[in-house]
Amino acid sequence: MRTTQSRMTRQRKVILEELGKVYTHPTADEIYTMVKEKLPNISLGTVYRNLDLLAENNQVLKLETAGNIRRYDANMNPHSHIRCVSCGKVFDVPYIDTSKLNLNSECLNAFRHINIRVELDGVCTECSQKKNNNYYK
Amino acid sequence: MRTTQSRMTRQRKVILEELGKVYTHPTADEIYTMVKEKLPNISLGTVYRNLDLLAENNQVLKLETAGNIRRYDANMNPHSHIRCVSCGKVFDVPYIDTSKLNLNSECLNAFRHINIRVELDGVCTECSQKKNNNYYK
DNA sequence: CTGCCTGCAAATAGTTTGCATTTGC
DNA sequence: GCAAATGCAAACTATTTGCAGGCAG
Repeated sequence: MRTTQSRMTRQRKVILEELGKVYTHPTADEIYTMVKEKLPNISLGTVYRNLDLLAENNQVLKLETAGNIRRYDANMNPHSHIRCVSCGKVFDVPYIDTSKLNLNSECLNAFRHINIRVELDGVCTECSQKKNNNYYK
Repeated sequence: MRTTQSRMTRQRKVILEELGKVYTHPTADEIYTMVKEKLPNISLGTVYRNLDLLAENNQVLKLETAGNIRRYDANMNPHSHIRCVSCGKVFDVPYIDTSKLNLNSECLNAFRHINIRVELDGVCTECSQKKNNNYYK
């Protein structure tokens, strides 16, 4: 974990603020575009570095869900996500309680710091309304 | 979905065979290395193309779990996975029944073709034995 | 023979990093 | 003042794609 001190720079502050305003779970690039309105000189590298730091500090959530693009979420209240397999967008859903899952198995005993997440995906309204897609069967 | 016919080429056959032999959920690049022993001229692009086709055909599983590297699995029996956050390796665990999860919510009603997965991660034995890592608290 | 598939190499996408300079505390 | 952070650009990693020739059915 981090031992050194971290500074609240202008860039970091704006990134946090902007991320806090939206419910869209933006990608680093989308955050870059948002923040650029306030700080036109900010660089994409800085956005990535800050998002990583903020995630380490538990001030934002790094959503490394299935699919390639990493997304971020400033909502730190317990909740779950569902991802559209067609457009890749991520939406909030109420927290899913995993305590009833039966996870007893030898393989798991070998692991430490186990973290359980329920991953949901499907096709969102918008995408399932688009004609000529592959999701009508 | 695919409508055209697919051919059982030498490359495709060997990829399937080699993937079927291991329980390590290899990455495309690892599969490429394995297959290269049998077909020295095969290219990485071909490996990717075939893995995609095989996944579409439900002959292999594309594991797009958290983390960046995509992994593949030729075991099509229902089972779950746990991923080591330190080394990135993926291990099999017995199938986790998700039918007891309470998923009723309005947000979910908007989705079609919903797919539920339980994602597990933690630190594997090997990694937690390594000194000087960040996982001892 | 036909058109799916291959090898090759270049392109792309997302993310990380090295470095000189700037800035928060 | 000094370490931490920045902007810039180049590097890197994983994956995809265009194309000319090859091969399965």
